Amino acid sequence: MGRSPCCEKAHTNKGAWTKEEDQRLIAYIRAHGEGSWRSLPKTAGLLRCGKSCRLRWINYLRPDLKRGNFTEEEDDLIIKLHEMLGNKWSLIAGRLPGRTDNEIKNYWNTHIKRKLLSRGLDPQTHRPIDGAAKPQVSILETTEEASNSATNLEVNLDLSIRLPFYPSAPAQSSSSNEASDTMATSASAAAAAAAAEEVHQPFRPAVCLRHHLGFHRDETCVCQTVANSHTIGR
DNA sequence: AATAGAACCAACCGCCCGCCG
DNA sequence: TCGGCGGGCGGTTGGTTCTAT
Repeated sequence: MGRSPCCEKAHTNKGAWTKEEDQRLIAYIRAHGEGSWRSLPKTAGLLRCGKSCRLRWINYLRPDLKRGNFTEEEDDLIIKLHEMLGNKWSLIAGRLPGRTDNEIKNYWNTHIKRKLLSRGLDPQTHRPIDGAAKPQVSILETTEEASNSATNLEVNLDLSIRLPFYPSAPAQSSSSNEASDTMATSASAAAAAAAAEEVHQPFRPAVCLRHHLGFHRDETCVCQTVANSHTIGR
């Protein structure tokens, strides 16, 4: 017996979402909240796959999304987190308020990958492509801006480690851009405040950083054997 | 102004995992 | 304990926009 399909493909729309579909989805989630994605399309009167609705909401319609270009600081944070976590886009997104895993993944593939390559670094390993000449050297230690923004890096790392996840599904809903801006701003402000408050206390990893970040799903962690690769090399 | 190639990004696909009966 | 289901994730695709010639 095979897996049942997530929806009746013959009766679902595909491709770009229309304004009307967006409105229906927003209205439904406002009224009923998130969840039950499989049954959502039917009850919301949408001819879409439940997964598609979820994706549309998470990646585009959520009120707390921060649209627009990534900042240099976000760039650095993404690079650093990727160095630690690998292609765990949802985990990385959890540390960047207002950004989605899909957005970060796309940004990585289109911008950062090229940025690293142009600096002679392997985007997967973050090490020099020409071999083991400079082992353990991360992108941030090789760049000009890194030396200029050491403090920012400290702050960013601190944020990534100390701050809680920004959940992908905020409980409150809001439709206006103003409101989303406010949310994003307040999240950033909170982050900055937390960082400012703690920046004088350098992070000392007590446990495997990946564990700390929730990378490991189970209790049996292999970090004992590769501990150094999980910690910030400073 | 037209066209080709590159870049970008929204959306889809299929697999995996945790929960629950 | 097992199997099905729902949700989540990462990889990939394909349409659209931008840029160079």
